[in-house]
Amino acid sequence: MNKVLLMGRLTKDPDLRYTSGNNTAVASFTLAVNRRFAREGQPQADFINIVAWDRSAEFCGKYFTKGMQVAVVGRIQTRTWDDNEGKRHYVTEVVAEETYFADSKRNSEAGNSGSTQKTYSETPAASGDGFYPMDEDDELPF
Amino acid sequence: MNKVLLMGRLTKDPDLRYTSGNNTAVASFTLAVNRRFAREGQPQADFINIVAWDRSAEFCGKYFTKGMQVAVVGRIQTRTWDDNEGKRHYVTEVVAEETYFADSKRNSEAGNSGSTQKTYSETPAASGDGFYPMDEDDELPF
Amino acid sequence: MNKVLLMGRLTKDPDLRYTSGNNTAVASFTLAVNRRFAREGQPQADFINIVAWDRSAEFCGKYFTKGMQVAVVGRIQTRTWDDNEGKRHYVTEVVAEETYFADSKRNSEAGNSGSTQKTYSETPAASGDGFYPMDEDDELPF
Amino acid sequence: MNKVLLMGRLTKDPDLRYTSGNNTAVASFTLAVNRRFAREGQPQADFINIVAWDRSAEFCGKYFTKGMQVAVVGRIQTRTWDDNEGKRHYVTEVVAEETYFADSKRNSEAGNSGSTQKTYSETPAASGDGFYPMDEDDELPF
DNA sequence: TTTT
DNA sequence: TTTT
Repeated sequence: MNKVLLMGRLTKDPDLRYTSGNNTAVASFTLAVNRRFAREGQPQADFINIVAWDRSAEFCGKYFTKGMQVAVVGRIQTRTWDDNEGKRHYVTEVVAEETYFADSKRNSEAGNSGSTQKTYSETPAASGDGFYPMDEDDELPF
Repeated sequence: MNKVLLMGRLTKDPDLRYTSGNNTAVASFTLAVNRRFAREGQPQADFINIVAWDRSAEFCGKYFTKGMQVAVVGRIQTRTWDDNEGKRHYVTEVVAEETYFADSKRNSEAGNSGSTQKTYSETPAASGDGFYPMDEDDELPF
Repeated sequence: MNKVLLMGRLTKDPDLRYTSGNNTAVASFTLAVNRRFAREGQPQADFINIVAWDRSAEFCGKYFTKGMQVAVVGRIQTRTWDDNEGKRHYVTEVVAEETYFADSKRNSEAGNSGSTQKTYSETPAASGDGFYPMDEDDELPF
Repeated sequence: MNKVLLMGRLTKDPDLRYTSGNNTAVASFTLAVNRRFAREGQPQADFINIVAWDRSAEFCGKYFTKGMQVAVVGRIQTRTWDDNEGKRHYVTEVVAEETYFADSKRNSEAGNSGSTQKTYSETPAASGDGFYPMDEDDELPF
């Protein structure tokens, strides 16, 4: 089992290319996923590389743009590649299986990238220990 | 392991109550989660009951409203209750562990409910069999 | 988005049937998913109904047995049905998209159901607030 | 939202250390997660680095061993570090939030690493397009 | 009892 | 109606 669920914003427009062999579409982009608990002086987000294939790639290339908030369901993939000097590099990325818009702004004033609105929430964590109701004699209100 | 990830719209404003014993906040609401592949003449969405507790409950009660698109991370819970006639009822619901806004409209012209925009996407499924690149001799473009 | 990840034990052998129209295979079973934080005098598990279709249904019908620990990736589905008295019933269940064995015992001494081993863990929760390292001056050991 | 669910086998015993500042426990290990659809001549698994903290780290250090099948719930984290030559390195790893045993073999004849059993399944994918029942006139068998 |  |  290998499942990933992300919601974040594109750091750039996606990069859409085609494999040299089968001419299969491949889109790549990176998502800035804001951290739920970010500390002072620490990074506020994780920057996660996404790869989409085929029809999904073409969809992303067509509709996803920098700054847009999207959700991705996929899986983690690791691979290696060797550079010119023969040095091996290790890559960890997410292969998209499903993609969703999670931001309605794309429908309205497209292109306004000057916004400073924060649409990603900092809702409180589910507090406590998961023991609900708290007591044996406590009562659910419904 | 018991993990649920949902993105959908509130069918109503949340219902915020307090347990009779410990006076713990409990919010409940149902999410309409549009189906990825919906058929003609079939339901377009699943209607999933969510329960949030404590600070998370108060947050939902305060900020979540009917029609808003949100994301929920949680777990499935089953429980039973007996009605007046002594008949047992089985309930399956999602206990929220984390909640997120997934709709920026709340930041802009709140209250405009006349919109017909569709913000929930029907992106193509990750097509094919997951064999990428398609061929041994095929080449990644990056 | 609608994603569910479960690991638990079959409460019975799966029930394998076929639709009357298309003769499509449908397997149903319920998973007992032990709770991470179970309290005294409270249920120790959630009992979650799973439905699998087609080849996946036939697989489950063939290999899954009572007591076996499995993992399921799927989605939550809600539906209604009306009984003889015309009373409407609401059902919440999980439609399996992927299934995995998570218990090797099936390979060894099959049929020994007298075991009292506990293979489902109670690992400590990720403690704290997610602030790691704890301090600005603290150092990662690698 | 940032959620990861994995099931796989430890490639080695975990590495347990302590931060130099706060003396917080940190365990790291890598999971070999078999691919659902692996091709001839292609890697059969993804090798995903996991980091656990605190009590969770100590638990992993104590009970997790090479070859053991476990499940991890966590989040993807990206970070950078600079080597001696001042070259920046980018790391993508999974921070464990919950960990589970998914292999009962640890309870029986520990140490027998000669086994060739395959406990990770290749169940068929949920076939088709998710349109179930197939037809409007088709009937559920229950 | 259902959202856009 | 529930598993280990």
